Amino acid sequence: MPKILSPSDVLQFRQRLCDLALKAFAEHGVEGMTLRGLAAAAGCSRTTPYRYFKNKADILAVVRQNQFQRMADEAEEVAGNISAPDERLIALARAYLRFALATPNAYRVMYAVNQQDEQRYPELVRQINRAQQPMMTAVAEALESGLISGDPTNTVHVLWAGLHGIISLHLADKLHMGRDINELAEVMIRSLSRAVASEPSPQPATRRVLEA
Amino acid sequence: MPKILSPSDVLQFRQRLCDLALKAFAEHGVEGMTLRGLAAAAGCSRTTPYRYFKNKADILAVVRQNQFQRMADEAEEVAGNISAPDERLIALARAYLRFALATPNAYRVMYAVNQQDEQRYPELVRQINRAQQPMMTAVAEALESGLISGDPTNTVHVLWAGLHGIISLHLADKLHMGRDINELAEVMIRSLSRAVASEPSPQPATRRVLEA
DNA sequence: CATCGTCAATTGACGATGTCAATATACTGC
DNA sequence: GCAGTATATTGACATCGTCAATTGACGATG
Repeated sequence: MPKILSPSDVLQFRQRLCDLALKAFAEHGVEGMTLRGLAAAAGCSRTTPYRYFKNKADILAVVRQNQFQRMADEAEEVAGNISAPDERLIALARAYLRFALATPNAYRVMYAVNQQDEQRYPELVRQINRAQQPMMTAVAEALESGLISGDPTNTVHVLWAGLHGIISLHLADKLHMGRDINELAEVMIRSLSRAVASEPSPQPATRRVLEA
Repeated sequence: MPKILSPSDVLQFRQRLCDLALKAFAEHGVEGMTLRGLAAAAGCSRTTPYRYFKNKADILAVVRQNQFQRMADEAEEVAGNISAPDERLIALARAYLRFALATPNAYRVMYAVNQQDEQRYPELVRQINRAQQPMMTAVAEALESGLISGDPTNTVHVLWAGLHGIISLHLADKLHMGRDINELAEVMIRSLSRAVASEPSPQPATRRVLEA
């Protein structure tokens, strides 16, 4: 019980609590992530966390922020290694999938938890945007190069939504078991990639078999 | 306070509680849907609902079951009016979107709530499966007619996941505002429809611009 | 008509939780 | 050594889900 906490001590304790929070979330879900439980796991008293976090929502926000930061780091790394925007876009999509499958509880806490007013946590918002930026940039550059067509924001949204749909249904066990999630995701990625690709100009409406 | 409740009285009270539960969920989220609050809104005492439901999870399960049932009803109605399986599939996708946008809180309680052991509620499971059946049937028939190619279950999963991704991100306010959700969904539906459509045989790998 | 049994509803109570106020503790600077 | 302050703990309160005990009302039976 030192008197004045060094900034590194504060960060360390915050980090420890966040780690415990993510673990509790992974093991017992959101409602199992209890402040008193975290304190017990950390070996401190019930209200000690209140000196390091404003309240429970604050802890949750920081936990989510950390995971978005990790995702953004990975995305930026992947993006940095590939110059061709179309290839980069595919690689980013695969990295997104890899992140979700490698750390499913991270993905769950990022997207399956409904944080009511996450706008009140600017750093969380910043990491969320940062995680999306590489895809956005890749689409914009692919658009400039004429590799894809259409509105870039819509393109990112559709691609992202397709991935998110597969992942979230899979993580919630809504998909019939025995299915290869990677195969499903590949179908999704290929389908959407082809769809946003700019047409090679000729060949009008041939294969419109299913167009209603 | 009658002595013996008629079965219709029981059903009526259960229905009333479910309606209040959905309204509470819509207004204050999952954590705002409190048993005591429901009882107060229903004008009874705190523990009276326990005579009609086993516990809170039971109420939630019935609420979700009712919404899945409603969705299944709509899907079956749509499916019953269209004989061509490819057109029917598109119509079912649009009906799915319409359901989610018309009653967003119903969709949220159906999919955004993580019911830990929903397998323990057989009627809920039954309605969930029923809601998926029309799409599954349409895909199977389209496959028989040679209108689409590939594994039918995978096809349904990808289509469904694409829709669910768009919808859930939209309902969680994750998409940039000012975007037309219907336009996004149409892009998704068209892209995936085209992707699962069986190739018109000629024309090999032309437009594979984005294939990594 | 009185009584009793049973079903329905209420009240009481307990443990758990998030959170604030008050208290105790221990270190730092003089 | 002392005082002040930063830190940690304890106490307390409201709310929640849930069970046990109690009350209340109605129908059947004698």
